[in-house]
Amino acid sequence: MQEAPEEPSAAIIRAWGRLIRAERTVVGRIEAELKSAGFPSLHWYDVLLELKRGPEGRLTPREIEEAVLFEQYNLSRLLDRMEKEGLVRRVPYPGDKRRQLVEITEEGKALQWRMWSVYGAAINRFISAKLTDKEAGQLSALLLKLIQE
Amino acid sequence: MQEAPEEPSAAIIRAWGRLIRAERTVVGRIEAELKSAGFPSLHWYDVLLELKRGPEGRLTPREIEEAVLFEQYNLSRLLDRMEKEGLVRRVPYPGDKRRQLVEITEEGKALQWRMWSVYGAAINRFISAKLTDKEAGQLSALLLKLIQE
DNA sequence: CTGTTTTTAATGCAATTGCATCGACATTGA
DNA sequence: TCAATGTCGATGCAATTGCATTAAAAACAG
Repeated sequence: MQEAPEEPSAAIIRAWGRLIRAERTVVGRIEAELKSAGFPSLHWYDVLLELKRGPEGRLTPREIEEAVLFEQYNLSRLLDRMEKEGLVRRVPYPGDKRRQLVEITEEGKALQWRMWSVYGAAINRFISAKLTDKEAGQLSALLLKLIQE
Repeated sequence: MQEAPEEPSAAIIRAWGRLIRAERTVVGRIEAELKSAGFPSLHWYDVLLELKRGPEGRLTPREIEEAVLFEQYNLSRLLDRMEKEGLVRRVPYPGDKRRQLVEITEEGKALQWRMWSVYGAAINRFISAKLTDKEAGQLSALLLKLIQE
């Protein structure tokens, strides 16, 4: 008979289950709000926001991947779709022909802004309403430990 | 110019960003372990575990959906695949021909068990190593607030 | 009852994601 | 300097997911 793994504690297992469930619940609710307002998904928003924050509204695909944890091939195709919609533009990367810079367009910035009005409100409804700022700080600190290393 | 939404606080936004990132990070790591051990994805595991816990290893699809927060059509097809692999079996629901019962097979139970040896170890590596039980308890309590209502 | 509404699960088809690999270029090391 | 190795982004194809709808049966309302 096979040896059981060193069992994670009940507290750890419960926290893990809740992490999954909380993420699915909140993402689901927020995505539903965005969709019903006629907006694209959170993934699009994430990319737009990262770009907007980047220097001159530009980042390389690798930088975007790293920021939002998308797979390389998924991002490549997401950028195709976003480019087709005129939200971003791919421009050459000076001094390295393998790379490229993805640049947010004015239209992209405008969309990010309009989405934020819905997204921010959804965050209020589904998160701010449930946690105080103090609790949010505690949550951040705990989650940071999971992300690190 | 459009009115900004009642801005979520910086603390709330940070917590939300970390929730997404922590979930993606940990799920990504655990999925990678499962895959490299030749196992199917966490979704399969989730279904197997819920069924194993259910009365006589049986639940209706609706009950599974509710437990794991899958979409109805996704679960329907996931069950197709699992049934084809002999992990579950669909049986009639007594007294209601619309419904059905999904029953875990011995093979399904065995797979759940074998997966747990890898999954539990991964939880140890990626969660237990980062959080004490006390911290896990705090995290659970905070996440619960997000799930509720 | 009987027609209407609701619940449950499945499915055709489009969109997205995952996997493996490729082609182009850059970097490294002998 | 040039062959080997590594990095970056794209892409063909398979698998999965999302969307809209359907069929079947149950629950409900008059």
